Amino acid sequence: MSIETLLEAARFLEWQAQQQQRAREEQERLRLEREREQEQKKARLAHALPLEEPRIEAPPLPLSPPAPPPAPPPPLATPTPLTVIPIPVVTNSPQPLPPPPPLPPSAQPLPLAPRQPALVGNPGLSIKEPASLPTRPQVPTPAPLLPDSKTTVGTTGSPKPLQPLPTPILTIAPHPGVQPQLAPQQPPPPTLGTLKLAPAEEIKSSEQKKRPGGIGTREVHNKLEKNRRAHLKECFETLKRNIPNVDDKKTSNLSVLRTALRYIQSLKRKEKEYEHEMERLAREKIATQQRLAELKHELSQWMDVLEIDRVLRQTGQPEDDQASTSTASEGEDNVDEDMEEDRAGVGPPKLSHRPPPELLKSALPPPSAAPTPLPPHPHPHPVALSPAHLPVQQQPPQQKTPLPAPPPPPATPAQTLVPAPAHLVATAGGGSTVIAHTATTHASVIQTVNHVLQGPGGKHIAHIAPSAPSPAVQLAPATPPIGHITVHPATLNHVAHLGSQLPLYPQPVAVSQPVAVSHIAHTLSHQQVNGTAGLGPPATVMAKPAVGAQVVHHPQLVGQTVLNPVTMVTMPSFPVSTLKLA
DNA sequence: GTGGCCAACACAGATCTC
DNA sequence: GAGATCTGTGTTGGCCAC
Repeated sequence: MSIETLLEAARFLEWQAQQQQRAREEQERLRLEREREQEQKKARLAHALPLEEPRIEAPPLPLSPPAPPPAPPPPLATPTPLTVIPIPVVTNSPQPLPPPPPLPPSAQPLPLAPRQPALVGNPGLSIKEPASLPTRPQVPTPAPLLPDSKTTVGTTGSPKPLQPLPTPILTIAPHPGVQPQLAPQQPPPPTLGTLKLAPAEEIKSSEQKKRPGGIGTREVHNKLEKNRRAHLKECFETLKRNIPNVDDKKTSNLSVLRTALRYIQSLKRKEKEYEHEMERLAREKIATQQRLAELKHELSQWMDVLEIDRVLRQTGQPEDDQASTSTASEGEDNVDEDMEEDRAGVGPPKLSHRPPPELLKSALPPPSAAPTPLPPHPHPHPVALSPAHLPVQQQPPQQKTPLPAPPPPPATPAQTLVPAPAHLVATAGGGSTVIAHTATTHASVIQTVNHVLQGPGGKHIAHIAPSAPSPAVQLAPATPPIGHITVHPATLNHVAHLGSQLPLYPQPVAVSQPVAVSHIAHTLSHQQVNGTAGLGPPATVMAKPAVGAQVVHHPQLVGQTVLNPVTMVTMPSFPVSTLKLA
């Protein structure tokens, strides 16, 4: 027994080796066949041959098993179709191959694996095969097939002891059974082919129905699709290049799209911001232009005054030089002093010019209160004589009406000398004339003015035309502080000369210094009334320096052209702000 | 009929996670 | 290092407009 068994074992091993060798040979041959078939397929595709060929390839694989009974691998090679057929064959393949053959299986599967990939490798077929209903599901069976082959082998040379192994393999026998049939010879391939042909033909026909163009059309279609994808890719790259801060290769198409979206949104936001900024700047520009226009307007007005001043200067008289500058002080004290000086016949003439309407309103004393002295202004504050104050054209002509009557003193002393809160002091001569607004409401001033008005013509011009006499005069204490307005005599002269044409202080002016003021008022009123403004030379009006006028000389201001009246008006050193025009 | 577009599927390579 | 996941690429089939 032992010897026999040993012999049998030896024979079995020998046989097994032979089987393995055969299996390898078979595999090799199958591989070659597949390659050859693939080449043929390619050639057929090139000629736009039907797809049947490739399908048929599968069957040919089984053909490889020309080897002896043990050749189980071949059946394995034929995965799908064979599975169906094997069943009947199973009975026929009682090969006593022992289980040991498993070794070949390891080798067998290898060929199978490469096979499928190879098939898949074919562009069109790979995908279509799966489509073929029966084939796919059975593909997994190959694994069992391997054992089958073993079983067959075992059967052939199967010693008794090995039988047990075959039994389990028998269950899978079907494939081996197929092999015999296939193995028989090349004829089997045709049979297999025919077997397979049925489904293949169906598929083929369906494909042909679906695509009249056949493989050629598909290739074209593939090419077009490829081009489309290439174009799409190029577009993505272009988009990527146009997006800042994007890595060249680390970003996927999806991220590129997201980044592009964010970038576009940010650009939109910036655009809106810039639009708002532009609108704001435009508004600022308009406002600035308007402001510039206003300033130009004011400047033009001042230039007119300066021009007048210049003209008047040329016509100015030297004798007035002594009183180049006059200062009008504010407050009762000053007024009193002025009055005293006036009475004493000392001091330059002092003209009071009516302040802007707002000041006048609050300062207008009632006629009856004229005689009452005004309390000193505790806190005189500078008067801002901006052009807004000067152009009083709005003052109704009624203001001028009182002028015509160089008010007979007694008649309406209070009215004429309405204690305007401002003094207009005009000083003749090469110097400048000071027009000061004061809150003077002192009766003495009024009287003085009246007196002067009746007196000899002064050399200073003053427009003394108390607006509407009002009880406000008595409220003088509440009148706003007054400042000095320095005006070149020529200016006043010219003012008188121009008469109503000049917007400069057309309104009534209260004069604290009777001499000059009276002359001014007289002159202005006279000319305005006569309508001779601008006609005759003011020389007559400015014949002599006024007597009793308080003159405050501002050497530093004499002969200077001050373009910014506001600056001049806000002089803190004086109780009354001073404005020098010349 | 042809071309363009889209969706589905499969595969390979790179990257991430455990 | 293996597996999972992501991403890019290729193929195929279907639909639609011209």
